[in-house]
Amino acid sequence: MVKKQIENFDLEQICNSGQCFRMEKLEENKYRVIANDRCLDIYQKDGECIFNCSLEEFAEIWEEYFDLKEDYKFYIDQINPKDTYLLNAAGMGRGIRILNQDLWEMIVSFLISQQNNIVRIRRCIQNICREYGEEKKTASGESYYAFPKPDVLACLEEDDLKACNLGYRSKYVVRAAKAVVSGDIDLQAIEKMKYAEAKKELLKIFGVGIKVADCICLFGLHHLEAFPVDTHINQALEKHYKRGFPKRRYKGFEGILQQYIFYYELFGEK
DNA sequence: TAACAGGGACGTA
DNA sequence: TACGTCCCTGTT
Repeated sequence: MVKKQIENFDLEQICNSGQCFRMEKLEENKYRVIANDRCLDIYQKDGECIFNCSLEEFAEIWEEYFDLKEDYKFYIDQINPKDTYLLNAAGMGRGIRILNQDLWEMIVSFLISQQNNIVRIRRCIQNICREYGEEKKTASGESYYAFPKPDVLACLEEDDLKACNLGYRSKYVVRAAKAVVSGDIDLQAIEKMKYAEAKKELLKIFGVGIKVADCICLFGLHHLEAFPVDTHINQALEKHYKRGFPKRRYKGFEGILQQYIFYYELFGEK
C-alpha cells in the first residue's frame, strides 16, 4: 500500500473526463483502473490517496501513468486572469490529469468513440477485452482482462467486432490491427515522433480523422499541445472564444486546457 | 411507436 | 467544401 497526499489529482474527475475507458468507480471513494496489463484499486478521500500496490510498482508504473510528477498548478497559474470562463473551468476540473496510456489501446478506443457516447464506448471496450484480451488475476484472485494486442485482433474478419457492439467501427479496428501487424503502421516509430509528425502518421489509419488523431496524440502519446475539437468543444469555442482560442498564449499545453473546457461543458452548472 | 442524437469519418460530388 | 451514410443504443 502506498499512501500519498497529491494536489490536482481527483479520480472522479479523471474518470469522467472521457480520456480513460477502463477506469471505474467501484463505490464511494474507491476506484479501479486496468492498464499496462495490470489492475489497480485506489482509495481517495479529501486529497489523501491510497494505492493498493507496492512502493516499487507505484514508482515504476503508476506514478508515470497518472502523470504525478507533473505540476498542474503551474499550468493553471498561466491562465489569463481576465478569462473568467477558463478560470472557472480549470477551477472545477483542477483534479484532472492527462494520463499516460498505451498507444495501441488509445487508437482502438478513439476509433470506437466516433459518433458514440461514453457509456457505450466503455461497454464496447469491455466486450472486446472480455472476448479477446488475456485473462489475468489480481492478488486477491479476482479476474480481469487485459487489452487485446494487435496480433490477436489482426486475425479477425472486418465485421467480427460487430458482435462486440462496435457497429460500422468494427472494420476500422480490425484494419488498424492488420496495419500494425503488417508494419504499415509502426507504433514504436510513432512514439518517437513529435506531435505534428505523429498526427500525420495516425491520420493514415483508416477511420482516424483529425479529432480522433488529436485524442490519440494527447492521451496515447502525451503530446500536451494536441487540442481535440469535438462538438462540445466547438460549441464552447463559438460561445466563449469568438476570435478563436488563444493557443499562442498557452503554447505547449493547450491539451490540458481543452480537458478543463470539455469537463466544464459536460459537468459544469450553466 | 417513431424519431433523434450521440466526443466523426469516409466517399462522392 | 458540403452532404449523405455508416451501426447501435438510450432518450424523448
